[in-house]
This record gives sequence, C-alpha cells and structure tokens, in this order.
Amino acid sequence: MYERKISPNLHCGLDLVAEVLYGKWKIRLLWFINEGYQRPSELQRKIPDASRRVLNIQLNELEAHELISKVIYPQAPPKVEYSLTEFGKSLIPVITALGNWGDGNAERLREVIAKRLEQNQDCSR
Amino acid sequence: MYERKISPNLHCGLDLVAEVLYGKWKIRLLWFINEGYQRPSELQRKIPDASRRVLNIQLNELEAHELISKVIYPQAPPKVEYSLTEFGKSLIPVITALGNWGDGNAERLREVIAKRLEQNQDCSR
DNA sequence: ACAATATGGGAAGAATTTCTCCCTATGCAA
DNA sequence: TTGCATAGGGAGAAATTCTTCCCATATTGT
Repeated sequence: MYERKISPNLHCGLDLVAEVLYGKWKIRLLWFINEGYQRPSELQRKIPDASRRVLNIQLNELEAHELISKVIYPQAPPKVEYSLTEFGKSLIPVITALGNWGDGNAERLREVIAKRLEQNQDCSR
Repeated sequence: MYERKISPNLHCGLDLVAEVLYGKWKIRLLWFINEGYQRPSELQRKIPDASRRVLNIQLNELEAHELISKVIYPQAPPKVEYSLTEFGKSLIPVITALGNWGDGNAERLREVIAKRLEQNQDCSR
C-alpha cells in the first residue's frame, strides 16, 4: 500500500472533510450507495469511468473512515453489500446540496468548463 | 501548461461540481475570499501549507470557471484583488454546509483519520 | 546598491492518484 | 471444459497534481 510522505494538515473542518472525501469517486460512491446501489459490481456499472481497482480502494477508505460499512455474505460467488453508517448518512444532505448546485447550474458549468479546455488546447499549439 | 490526456466526464451535477472544485485548495480559496482575504499574498498566508505556485494556478482556474473575478490595480508593486462572482457566491452555502459538517464532527473525524494512518504504517513494517 | 514586498509564470522533478494487466477463488451455464 | 460473474488484491506504468527553484518587474525602505 502506498504510504504518504507528506502528512495531511487537519486544522479546520474543511481540512477534515477534504481528508475523507478527497478522492475522485468517493462522493459519487456515497451518493450511489445512498440511492441503493450497494454491491461493488453495481457501483462499478454506475461509475463506468472509474477503474475497478480505484473503486475498491476508495470503498476501503470510506469504510476505514466509518462512512460506510461492509457486509460479506459467506457465499460463492461472493456477495458483498455496502451501506451508509449513521455517520455517512449525516453527510448526504451536504452531498445533495452539492449535486443540486451542479444540476441547477449545469448549463453554465458546461460552458465555462468547455471554454477553459479550449484555452488549454490553444496554449499547446 | 499541462494538457489533459483523459477528458473529464460531465454527466451529472456531481461530475460538474467535481470538475470545478477538485483541486486541493480550491474550496479553501473560495472560503477565504468570501471571508474577505482577497489578495494573493493574504491567501498565501492563510493557507501556508500550499505552495505559492499552486495557489496561483488554482486561482486562475477558479477565475476561468467564473467563480471568482480578478482586479489588477495598475500599481507597483502590483496589487491584485480577487472577489467572488455572483456565481461563486451561490456556492458559499454549500461550502458552509461542508465546513459545518467537518467542524461538527471534528473529533470523530480526527479519530478515524488517525486510526487509518496508523494502519498504513503497520502495513509498511 | 541591496534587500524586501507583491505578483506571476516556466521548468523539472517529487508526490500522489489512478489505470491496466494479471492472478486467485467458487459456482453456474452452455 | 471453457467462459462468465462475483470479489479482491499486487505490481508497475501512466496520468495528474503539487513542490521547489529560478527569473522578471517596479517601488520603497535601509
């Protein structure tokens, strides 16, 4: 496992949140688990842009941070279900607020994102 | 400037938000600008863990995404002030919610974060 | 003259994160 | 028997982000 060389700074609330949510797919994982997609394979299908590997890793981290919990059913083929802990559930309103802001401003966001990507391409000519 | 090789996916609101906020210091920059720390040097003092370089880069990105705007006073030594755009201001309640969650759960967050860091050190022995 | 302040960007390399490929294990279906 | 689905993890490459160092400009204070 990769071991950090620079320790995180944990001064204010925003630092702490960053420490547990900063990962490309973590917020979406929490979101989809909340929506009822609890099995790893379901989550992978909901988030096809992420590699199977990272999803596993980020699920492990979310579990280590007690935002989700994992139940392994002793079957074959294996069956695993994740669910939000109470702690994790308390984050959902915040994630919902984020998502709503993104949805409500989707058009404008697409514009400014596209504009910036073009600029970058200009730079590299 | 670095040019992305993998284009971002912009399906849902959460993807769009991630695209403009995913950067180690962006949320904190918005936060401090909202609190009235508008000059780059002030922001650098408020966020000493970040290098000057990244703060500049992330400020540029926030500006490109129209969350903040920049005023350059034609003076020497130069004076620059950033401020939130209306668009940027609309994000503040969401950031506040994130920060409040982090502050409200600070103790527990520190615990689980510390616990996980220890585990990693165990692994590497 | 020289240092300090303020701002900003290039370049190179370190740090970190993510991706790809491969291997394991079990049971079911063609 | 071969192929697929489920789940998970190691190793190394690739992508991305961040840091460090250096340079440039102009003014003020020593």
